[in-house]
Amino acid sequence: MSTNNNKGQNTRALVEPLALDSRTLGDSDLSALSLSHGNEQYPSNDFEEFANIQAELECINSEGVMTDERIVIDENVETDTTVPDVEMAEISEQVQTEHVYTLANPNNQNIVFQTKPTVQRVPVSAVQVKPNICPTTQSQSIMIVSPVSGQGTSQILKISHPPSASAEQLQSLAQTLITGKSADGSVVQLRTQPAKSVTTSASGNITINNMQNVKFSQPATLKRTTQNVSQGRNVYTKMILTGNQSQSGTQQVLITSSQSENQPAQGIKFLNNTSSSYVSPTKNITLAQMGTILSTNKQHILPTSSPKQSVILNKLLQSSTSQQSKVTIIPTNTVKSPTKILPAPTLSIQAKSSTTANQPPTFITAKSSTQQNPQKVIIRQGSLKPSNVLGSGQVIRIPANQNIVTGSNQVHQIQMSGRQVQYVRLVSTPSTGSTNVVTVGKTKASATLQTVGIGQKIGNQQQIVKVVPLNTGNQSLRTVAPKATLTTSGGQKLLIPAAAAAAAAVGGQSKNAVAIPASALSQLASGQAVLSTNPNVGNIVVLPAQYIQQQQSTDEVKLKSPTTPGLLSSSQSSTATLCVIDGKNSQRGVYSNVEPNGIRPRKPCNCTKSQCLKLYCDCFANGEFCHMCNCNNCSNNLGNEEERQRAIKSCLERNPNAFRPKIGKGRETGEDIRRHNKGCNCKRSGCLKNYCECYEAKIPCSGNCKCIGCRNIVDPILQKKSLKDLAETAETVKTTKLSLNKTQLQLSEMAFRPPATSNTGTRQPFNFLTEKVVEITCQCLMAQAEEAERNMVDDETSQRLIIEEFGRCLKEIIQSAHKAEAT
DNA sequence: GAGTTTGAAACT
DNA sequence: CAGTTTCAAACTC
Repeated sequence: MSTNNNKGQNTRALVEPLALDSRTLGDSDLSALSLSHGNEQYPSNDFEEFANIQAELECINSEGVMTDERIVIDENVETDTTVPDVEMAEISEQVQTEHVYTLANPNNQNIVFQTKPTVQRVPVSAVQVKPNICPTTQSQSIMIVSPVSGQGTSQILKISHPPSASAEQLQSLAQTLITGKSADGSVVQLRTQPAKSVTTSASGNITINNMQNVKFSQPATLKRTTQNVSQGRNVYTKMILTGNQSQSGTQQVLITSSQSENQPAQGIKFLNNTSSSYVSPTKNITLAQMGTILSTNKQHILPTSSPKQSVILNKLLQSSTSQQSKVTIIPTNTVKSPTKILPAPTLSIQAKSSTTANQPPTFITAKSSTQQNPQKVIIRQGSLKPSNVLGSGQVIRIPANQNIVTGSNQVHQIQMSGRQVQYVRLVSTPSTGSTNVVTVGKTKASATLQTVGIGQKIGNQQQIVKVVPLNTGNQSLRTVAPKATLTTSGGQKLLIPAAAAAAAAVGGQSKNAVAIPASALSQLASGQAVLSTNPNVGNIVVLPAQYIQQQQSTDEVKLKSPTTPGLLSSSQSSTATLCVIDGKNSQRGVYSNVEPNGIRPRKPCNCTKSQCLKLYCDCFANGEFCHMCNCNNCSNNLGNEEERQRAIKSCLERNPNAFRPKIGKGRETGEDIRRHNKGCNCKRSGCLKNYCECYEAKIPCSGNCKCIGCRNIVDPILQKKSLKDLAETAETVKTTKLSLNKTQLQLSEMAFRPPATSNTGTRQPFNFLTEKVVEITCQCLMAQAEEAERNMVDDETSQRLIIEEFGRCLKEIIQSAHKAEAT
């Protein structure tokens, strides 16, 4: 492998939602996206360097070398000046060539952006290429997810991962696919609306206008790609990546791209944030707002720079038939300087849009390069197929730690007419050793732009590229450890049950609301990307960025899974790393491996007869593609999409809630306890084996259950009564006969108490053998034994008395059962 | 690893 | 809606 930054077996990724409460943002609030926090802006001389960089890049571009060409830009950006608009030569959109640029780090890792033919090159100032820069702490990526419908609110997700993550690790992150389905059918997705410019605030926020103004001439020599061309549908991809620098704040990168026949341009924006807190001030953004941001059709990259940022750009030659897109990279400033918006230097990134009708929904694939070659990241946008939204909520699933390999990852979209559920899935294949991610080394002193590529291949074509800018700092790594249970060796996937998503969209008619379950986020953290497609909407691209993260937050819980290699680990192991973040706590990154909504590690299925197209198959039932399963004749894959969609439709016809999470929260008493929405029907297992879905989910049976002989119940009395109380009770029982009688009475009362949870009404005597009853029975026996001892009764008599007492207890239990049943 | 048990899903 | 069959996971040996 050309890139091995892997310190990384232990690296973990974190995902945390940010700023969840802001539902809507006015246009004036869009500045929040940029996260600029200062008045400092780039001086004009920075643009000179931009120009130099540009020239250098173009020089490279002119050479048309696929690999090994690098542009090194050393520049510090710390200025107080506003960002001037920079006009660059803009390549005619008529040009059908597609440009691929790669960003390479010292390790020859490259990032390739494939864009539409129309490319704007933005001078990249503040982007410095410094080889051998090693982040010491942690990186974060922020992803903005917006509803498919284009309405409702968007969510900002924050993904943390160690800066030291190798390219492969980053790749893994990038490649991860998240399929989101909200209860109301919202899809995790970013969508833009045409053309609304955003103005920058005086404080140095990035304005779309400025970004647009910055243009660069497109390199003369570009390689055309023969890959799929997406249809003319508008496709937008948004990503916000943030990186924390040790002292300065977070960096955010917003990558937006739109694709349409009429809107060839794609935009990537990198924004820099200098705030000290590692959590960038994110806000929820309404879709319209998102659209506003995205409408610029340009890509802006604003990598933040610590004292120095270095970016290495290698261009790749790729040709495309699609239109050119514009990419603007704006480096931002270091620790001290507040967010700065600068016209991107010469770094040009091209997005490629594919229009192949047969193409799956738009997705980004990373293109893996040979070991010797720099890693390449390609961003391609393809049009999404028009799809019907399926009804119930979003489901976000992230296959757990799958290594990213260019091979067989899949992005999938399920279209159901009349329903609002969309399923998008990426399945990453185990990495083969080739790295798809481009990383730029960074050091404390100098921040570098990191990019992460995701490689996915659909059919014979690779698609999807992700780019993540990074920066570094002295911050310590934040690591998220997968659950121990999740870290099985099988390379299993982590699932986010639809429930998780559904939980976010409780009440669910809000189709537009975008909710990403914390669990989903956590899975993202584990290195998965979310792609969603909608006929009318664009894709969501998640780019993990490395950054240094301060471990300031006391909230954070670090999780480590001993067995799982880091998410970012490059190796083939695909063990899942999961960090589940409870939405309630997630805002500041409370991490836990708790599964709030039934998230569980995925197991490979073993289906033999169902073709994995029935709910028998866990993969299918969870809305996932089979990946690394043991199934036979599997049709739960992209290759059988039509069949799969028919199966989904069939399931939904039978049960509209078929793909909804089975585990929800109890409503009756407002309790916050998970419960099985449908309930189990166990007859022979006593609901104490994993046959029982309730037991398997580690939740007690509830009134929804129709089980017989249920023993998976919760005794409220037992719960409420402290151990101390029980001990006292036991002591009392031991000492006096009166206590014995009292206990007996208590036992009787308990026995008569109606079943706490079961609604079957057919409780049998053994149903009353709750832990409490057993304990009290034991206390009775102990009391009897002690009484016999005090009375100096011989052993034989003592045993007889104890047995008699036991019989009395049993009789009482049986009587209680009968009485309860009678009532 | 093979065979059995179990209960959800599918089918009638 | 109830009964039966199918299916795959859980479990046992």
